[in-house]
This record gives sequence, structure tokens and C-alpha cells, in this order.
Amino acid sequence: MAGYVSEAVIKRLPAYYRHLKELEKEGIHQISSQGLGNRMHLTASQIRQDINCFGGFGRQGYGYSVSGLREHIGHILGVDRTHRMIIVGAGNIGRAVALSDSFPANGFETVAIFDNDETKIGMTVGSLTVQDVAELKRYLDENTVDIAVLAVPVSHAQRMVEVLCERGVKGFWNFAPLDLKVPEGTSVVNVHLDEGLEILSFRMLRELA
Amino acid sequence: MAGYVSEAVIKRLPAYYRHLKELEKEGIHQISSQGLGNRMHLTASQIRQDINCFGGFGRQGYGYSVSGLREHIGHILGVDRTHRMIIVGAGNIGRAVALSDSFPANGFETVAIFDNDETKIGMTVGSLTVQDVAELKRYLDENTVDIAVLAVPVSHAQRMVEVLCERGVKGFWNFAPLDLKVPEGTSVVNVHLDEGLEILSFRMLRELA
DNA sequence: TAGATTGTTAATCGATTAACAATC
DNA sequence: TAGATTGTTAATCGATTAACAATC
Repeated sequence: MAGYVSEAVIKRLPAYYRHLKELEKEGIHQISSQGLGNRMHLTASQIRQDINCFGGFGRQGYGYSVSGLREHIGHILGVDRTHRMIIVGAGNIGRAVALSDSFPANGFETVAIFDNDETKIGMTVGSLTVQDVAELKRYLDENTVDIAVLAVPVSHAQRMVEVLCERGVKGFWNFAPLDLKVPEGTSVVNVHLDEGLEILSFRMLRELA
Repeated sequence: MAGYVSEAVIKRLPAYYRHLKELEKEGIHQISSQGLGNRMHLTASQIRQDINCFGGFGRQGYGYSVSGLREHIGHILGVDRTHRMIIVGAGNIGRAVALSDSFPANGFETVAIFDNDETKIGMTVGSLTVQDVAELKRYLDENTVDIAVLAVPVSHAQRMVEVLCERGVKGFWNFAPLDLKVPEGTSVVNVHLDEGLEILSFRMLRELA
């Protein structure tokens, strides 16, 4: 089955998953690498190479089962399980993540939200109450947490990560604009919103030229 | 100066910019490709290649001027100018973007916010009032808009984009989980938050194995 | 000048694309 | 069976790394 999978392939997996969900919704049961490639703006060859990183899932002369492949990739991504998330930082971004219902719909459930600001502690965010970050260690000792969403200022981010790592949190979704240092075996995905805007600005300038 | 610049280089530019800002803040005036490479976890060779896409900015035997290079890259990215943004969709994400002060701090100013939901129209978001999306066309005719932030449901996204493109908006910061179709000359940066979580889930699973 | 470090060319590595035998 | 399409190997392309002459 799956040996080494390159970062390039990993980054395409969610797009495969999304397109397959769309196809399912459209009532399409079967698709060839050519057909999926047209839709995703990838070559048929690349589609076949990518999928084959995880084992042969197609049938010669037929193509791929849309629902079969969607389930398969969903399983590879781990979206067929529930992930318990806590949010650290109840600012604009922290609250937006807490209030969104697209994350729980994909199995990513927010179970707690923390802040150090007295004006925010006790505030209601959806079905949750903002807890004092001073309670965080105790909370981690008493509850299972898969993922921590870091929505704190840069100045606090690394310190918070250390507390969380020490108590066994293995996954970070980081919205603070810095590169976190984490121990071996810990995963980080950065969402550097500012950087996206900078790239957009760059591309727009280049179009002008 | 700059001929073709690969996507790989473009995606690194914001990180260069961020690290150079940090170095400036630390009072460091000069840095070699080796020094910057250590800091950014890149090879010295790659740093020199990247920077040279935009012309020779270093001095042999010395390295690079931190502030000079920061200004240079800032100019390439276009963050030395102001960008007028409107937000389409006053949900959790739209409001979070509108309320953040890190975007205006980088020259990305939100000048208006729209929604189609009667319960949201008229609502105050920071210094702005949510306008009826029915007013959008008129607004675009009367005002300059550089970037539209798409924070609407998938079902509305493509339709909104078409209205905006027709009225000359050339840049989109898209938070809806779909691939927008835009005319030649229009730039799109996607922020697919769900996909980030899926990749995080995948990486965490792989660490377990 | 001597040492350090760039800018740039050449070598390597990895990812994408093409080709095709296997087979549904 | 004949046609279609996969899985997989080989070829190509592009990005990263190494090397080194130029020069501050």
C-alpha cells in the first residue's frame, strides 16, 4: 500500500476529496483518470500516479468508482474519524473557527476555547464559554485533545505551543505568523493569511506589467 | 531585472519578507545567504537563486542589507502600496477579516462589507456597516476596489465573482471551497481552510504509523 | 591584500508527463 | 472479442543544490 508519499501528492489529496464529493452529489458513479483530470485541471497520468501511491483502486477499461475512491481518500485523510480541537485565543479568528459549522461537519469538533483576556473570559461563543487560559493545563490533564488551534498573537504563540506539547497535543493549526518549533512527532499546519494577501498583491502587479 | 519567476519562488517571497522584518526588529543590519538560510531552513544556494530572480541585491564578501532587501521584496510584493478591499459575505469569516487589524497594517484596507441576509444588513462591523448585496453593482460603479474577499457559501461564490469581474475587480481572496472561474488577467488566491485541517489530520495519522 | 560571500553556471534530484503492456 | 482504461516503467522537465570564478 502506501510507502513514501511526496508533499506534492499530499497537498492534492484534499482537492481529490472535494471533487469526488461533488461528483457524488451530481450522481456520477464512475470516472476515468482522464475525466477527473479534465475536471481538476490535472493530467490523467498524474491522477493515476497520485492514486497509485495508495494502491490500485481503479479497474482497467472502466475507471474509478466515485464513492469508492472518495471513501478511500477520506480514510487516508482521516476524515472518517472525529478530531477534538481546542481553540487558544478567542479573538476574531478564534471565534470565527469556533462558530463555523463546516469544521464539525468534517469531523473537526471544537470542544473548548481559551483566552487570557479578562474581558473575554466567560463570554459565550456558540455553545462554548471562553475559559481562562490559566485553566488550560488542568483541562489538558483531564480531557483528550487532538488538535490545538493557535489563534493568539505571535508573542504568545511559541509559549502556548510548549505548554500544549508537554501535555501531549500532537497537532497544531497555526494562525500566528511565525514558524513554530515543535518536538519530533508533532504536526503543524500553518494558515498564514497575511502571506496569501501578499501573494495576491504580487500576482495582480504582475498582471499589470 | 525580473523575467519569469517560478511559483515555487513566489510562494517563498512572503516568508523572506517576514524574516527580514524580524531581523530588522532585532537590530540586525546585514545578513549572508548562509545566515538567512539557517534561519529560514533553506540552503544558502537557494536563497541566492531566489533573490537573483529579481536582480543582484547583495555585495560579495558582505552579504545583503537587511532593510534594503526587505524594502526590495516588499516592493516586489506590492505591500508598499494600499489595496482597497471589499468583503462579500458578513458571516464569521467575513467579519473576522473585517475586524482584524493586521491586514490594514500591511496596506490591505477593508472599505465595505456586503451580505444578502436581512438580519445582517445594517449591522455594524468595526467601523463599517453591512450593506445589502443588491447595492454591490452601484458601489462598484462609484468606487475603486482592488480586491474582493469572498466569504460567501459555495453556492453563491461563482455568481458573485461574475458580478465583480464584470465591474473590473481584478483580485479575489477566496474562502469558499471551490475553484473559481475567472477571466484572463484576474488573480485568485484561495484560502481553503478545510483542506488545511485535512492535511493536518493526514500528517497526524502518518506520525502514528 | 586575504577572507568572505555573491552571482551564475553546471550537476543532481525529484516531480510530472508520456508510453505501453496488462487486463477489465 | 474489441475498446477502454488502468498500473507502471521510462523519458522529460523543472527545481534545488553544488561548485566556483568574480569581486567587494
